[in-house]
Amino acid sequence: MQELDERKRKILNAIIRNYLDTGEPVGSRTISKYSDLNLSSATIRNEMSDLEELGYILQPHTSAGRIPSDKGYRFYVDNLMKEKTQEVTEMKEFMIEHTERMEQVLQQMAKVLAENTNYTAMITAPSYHRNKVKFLQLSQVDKEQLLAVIVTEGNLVKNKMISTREALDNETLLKLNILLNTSLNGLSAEQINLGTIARLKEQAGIHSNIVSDVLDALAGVFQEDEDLEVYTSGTTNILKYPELSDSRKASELLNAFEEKKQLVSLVNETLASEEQTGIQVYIGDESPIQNMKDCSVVTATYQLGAGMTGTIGIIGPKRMDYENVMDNLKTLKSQLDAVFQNKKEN
Amino acid sequence: MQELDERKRKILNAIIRNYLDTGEPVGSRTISKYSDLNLSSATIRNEMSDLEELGYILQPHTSAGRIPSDKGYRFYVDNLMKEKTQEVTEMKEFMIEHTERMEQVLQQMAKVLAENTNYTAMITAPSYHRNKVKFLQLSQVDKEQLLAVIVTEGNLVKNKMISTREALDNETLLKLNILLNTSLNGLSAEQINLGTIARLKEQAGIHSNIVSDVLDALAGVFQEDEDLEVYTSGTTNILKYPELSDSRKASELLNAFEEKKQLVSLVNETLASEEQTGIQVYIGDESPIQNMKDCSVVTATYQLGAGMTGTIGIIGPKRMDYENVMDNLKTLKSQLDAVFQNKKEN
DNA sequence: TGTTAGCACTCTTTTATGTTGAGTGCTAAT
DNA sequence: ATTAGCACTCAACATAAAAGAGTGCTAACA
Repeated sequence: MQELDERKRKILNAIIRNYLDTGEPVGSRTISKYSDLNLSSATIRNEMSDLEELGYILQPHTSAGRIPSDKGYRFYVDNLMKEKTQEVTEMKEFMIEHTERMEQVLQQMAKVLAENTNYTAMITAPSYHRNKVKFLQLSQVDKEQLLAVIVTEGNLVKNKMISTREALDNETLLKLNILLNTSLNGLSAEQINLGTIARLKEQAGIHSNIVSDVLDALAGVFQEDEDLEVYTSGTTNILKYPELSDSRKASELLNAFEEKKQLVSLVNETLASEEQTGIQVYIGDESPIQNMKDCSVVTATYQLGAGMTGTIGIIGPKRMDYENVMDNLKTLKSQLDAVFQNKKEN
Repeated sequence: MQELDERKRKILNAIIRNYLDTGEPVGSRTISKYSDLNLSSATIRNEMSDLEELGYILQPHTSAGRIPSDKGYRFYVDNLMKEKTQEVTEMKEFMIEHTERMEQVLQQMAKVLAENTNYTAMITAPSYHRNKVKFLQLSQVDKEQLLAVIVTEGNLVKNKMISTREALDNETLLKLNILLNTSLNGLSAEQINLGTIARLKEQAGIHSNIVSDVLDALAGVFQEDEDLEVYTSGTTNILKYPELSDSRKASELLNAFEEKKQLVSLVNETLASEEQTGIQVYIGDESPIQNMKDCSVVTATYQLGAGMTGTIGIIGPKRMDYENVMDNLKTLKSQLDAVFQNKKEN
């Protein structure tokens, strides 16, 4: 026994699809005319009345059509929507080939996504949590300055200047480099614990303060990117949807996009609740970000082996084209996986 | 002999100041009441009529007050506005102290600027044009991958992965490093010409292809940052000004901010026309960016010794508070100079 | 019993119609 | 040269009326 019989489902489906298109409340007559089940508007009205009572749709005011409620959207996404026949929205390959730096790849991805969907796209760089150190090097750049370069397994490069009281001679530098590499190579942020650190410092002897600095830098590197490497694109697309484009709402949303920090909670939320398909849909109040309660947010995570994950998200009006968005996200997800696995890049 | 006598100037000044405040067309009666010259509204009307004929002000429609024309604003900025008594809008020092990476400093600067002015702020990283190579290092990261690290005089670090067909032995690497450093050290992008390159390649012998790659990387580094390291903040501030916040205009503007490429033309324009004060004001159509013809743009350049310059800009409505903006820009400019000169940072 | 036609009713949207008020330009008086 | 006074204009606001879309309900029908 189900809450909704076949006919109610069909009608709900028709209502939502129509509303996704137009953004206008949809009336009984419209459904009566533009659906395969041949029913008069009166009958539809009765059914709609039921659907409203059950909470799937609602009336903005008496004598207007109905619009889907959050519950309605949810039902649509979970049960009604058909999987789109993945007609590979071929992401332009060349774009990936021709760009070299990861930031640019991600930025481009976001752009393509935003253009394809007409919503706002966000994408985070893979976070380093469990990423491992692969190469580490200290160089004397200046009398009083060392440069620490850190390369991780994903071929992500980070560097950091370290000020020292005095110059180190070549030999010491070499020793330090060997020490650091042998000790830290293959370790992830989590694996570098107090024990490791104590041992390192001991071995470094009088240069333990430099080791400290390097470790700080290392921590900073791991930290930093966890924070706010978020790329957005198509932020202005929200202005295309009247229900979001009034000054107040638009301003709040755009602000959230600019202050990328806020988006982090979205990422965390997404990572927390692992899902089989890897795609999640937040409708209205379900969204982890308060400002987005009038929106829907669809997120996916991509994997870059070894526990490095990134998040992709689309933010748009509740009446977004869920099928298209999820489809896009799915193909992008797989493509991202591919890119990062096949291509050694910086 | 001047086009405007003292009284007309005073009236024009009053009109503009009032309009900057309110954003509403200002009528003769208002001026008559709120100005020190004791004249009746009728007299003011006559003068205003003259001012209109001369093109300094205009009427949005018959029987509305007057608003400044672009010419009016220009006159105001050039002649009427008094320099604000630089009451050092002390940029919070700690912010500079606590952030370490240049990007963050710049981003923060932009934010402060946007918050201080309530307009949109943009700021570019110093461009490397004539910046010099200070340190250069190749390291073997992987069997088939070299990492090139480049440090410039401004202590800006860049790195680039280079794929090789096969691993190099330590000795060769050392030789290459020495070669590269001795040949390129102290040179700027412009100074690395074909002669240098030819000589380098010759000396590199069978490894000339690696040298090629390094040089490409180097060029890429110089190139890249010339392109689009632009930080913006407060983009949503434009929504606060009704004359800019209608959907069409807002959308265009916000887009321009997102597609930072467009902003580059602004930078170039600014750099091209050197000015004594270093502060430039573009009013309406004067702006190098088409989308901003309903805005005013104020820019400044800051210097980081050795021919490295960056640009700061404020974008707002034509009726922006020019005094405040220019003041802010001036102090920031000097502070930026200071930061980059006193502090060795990455 | 499920479906449908018909109708009264509701409420937004649109259009038309005043009304107000700020502001101007012009003329005549000071 | 300045000002008071007055007729005129036009956006902005406020109703008021009309139109239209949609509903709920009732009664008729298969």
